[in-house]
Amino acid sequence: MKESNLSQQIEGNKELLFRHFEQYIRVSDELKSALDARINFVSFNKGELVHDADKVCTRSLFIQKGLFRTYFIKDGKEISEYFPAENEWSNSPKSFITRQKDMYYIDAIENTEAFCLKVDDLVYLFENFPEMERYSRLSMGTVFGHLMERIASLRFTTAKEKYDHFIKTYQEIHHRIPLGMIASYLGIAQETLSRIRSEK
Amino acid sequence: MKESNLSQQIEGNKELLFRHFEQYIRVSDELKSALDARINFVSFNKGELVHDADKVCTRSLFIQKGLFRTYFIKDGKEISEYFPAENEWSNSPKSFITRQKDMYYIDAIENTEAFCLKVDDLVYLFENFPEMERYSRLSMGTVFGHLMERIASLRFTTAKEKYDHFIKTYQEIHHRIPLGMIASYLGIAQETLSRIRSEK
DNA sequence: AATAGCTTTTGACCTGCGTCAAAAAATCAT
DNA sequence: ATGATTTTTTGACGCAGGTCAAAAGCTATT
Repeated sequence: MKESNLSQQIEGNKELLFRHFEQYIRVSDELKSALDARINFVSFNKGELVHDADKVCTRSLFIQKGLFRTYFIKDGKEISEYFPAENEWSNSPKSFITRQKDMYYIDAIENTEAFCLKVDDLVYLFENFPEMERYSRLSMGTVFGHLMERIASLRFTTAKEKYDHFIKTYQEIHHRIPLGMIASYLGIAQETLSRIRSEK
Repeated sequence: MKESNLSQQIEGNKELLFRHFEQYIRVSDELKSALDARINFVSFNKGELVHDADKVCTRSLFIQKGLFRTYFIKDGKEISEYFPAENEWSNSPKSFITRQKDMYYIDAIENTEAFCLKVDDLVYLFENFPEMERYSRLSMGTVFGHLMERIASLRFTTAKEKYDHFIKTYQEIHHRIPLGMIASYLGIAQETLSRIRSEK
């Protein structure tokens, strides 16, 4: 993992992050500079481990370019939980919130550039900018909806329907994710997914 | 549905609700009276429809005593989504947040007493009590965790494992919910659930 | 460009659980 | 209580999709 704070290219791109916040709240100049002072740039190579389940997750990464995989190990196999991509936050949610270890690993499916915000800094922002609480509440609502939809699509559906639903929710991204990881995300055998794909 | 605002028994019981808030935030006297002025008591008979998917969900109910079922219709069948019980909020989440219709119905599995808070009043509280934003963010975090666990337990598990997980998450409540509703919640056939139960 | 190490595909086989149907048990309304 | 309705149980059967095994394709490394 490389770090860097310099470079006008990077400064300029924080706009992307501000724009993300602005989907939910108005971002004042004070908030902007508070964010600016606490967020720094990180990058990962393809295959690199971003977060280890052996550790407490103390930072949240907002992906500017690239793709991660959140996964856990069950019976020695890697089960994909979620694929965080551009303009999304990525962390081990429960670990990040409770400051305890949790089961999730995160690694990079592609070379990835991201903005890093540490828990302690986030806490500072919550304390000093109530609009950040609102941002958090509202953006969680969005994710919430996705989780509920996903739960609905896991029950009472055939493997093919699960895959179709996946294509819909990940339409921009699905071709960047290896088949095996998609299968474990959907809870179906990779052989089955391979067969589903071949008959189209 | 019967309404009422009087009665010392009811006033006294709002303490339950305040205590719930206090798990996440400090509840000042000002907040208490603001809540008190905006929350009123409602009750439902067993089987009664609490929320209709044909309407926008404009209120959130905090259950004091009783049990609801949140469900939707798929291929003419009622599929249980969730069973809100004592000390939990119940609404049609997406509808409540976006003020648009959504697919969920809610009805009462038992005679149920609840506190009712309307969206507009909640918005007022958010505007005037930033700690309510925090409460909302933190309590959503809890629910979030449950949803993720549930997603994990829907994939790669046998019908029996799904049922065992259900018993664990609903340990206080599972015996109050009819078998058929549990089966649709888990995404298994009720015949299968009946067989699982009989071999114990 | 050749070897090693993954990932995906194809084939054969088998079982958990869904579906359909009907009986038994429980709940409700008069 | 008694008949009507709803819910649960039991049985028979079939298939979607899991498992195991091996071949075929890819990717990366020296």
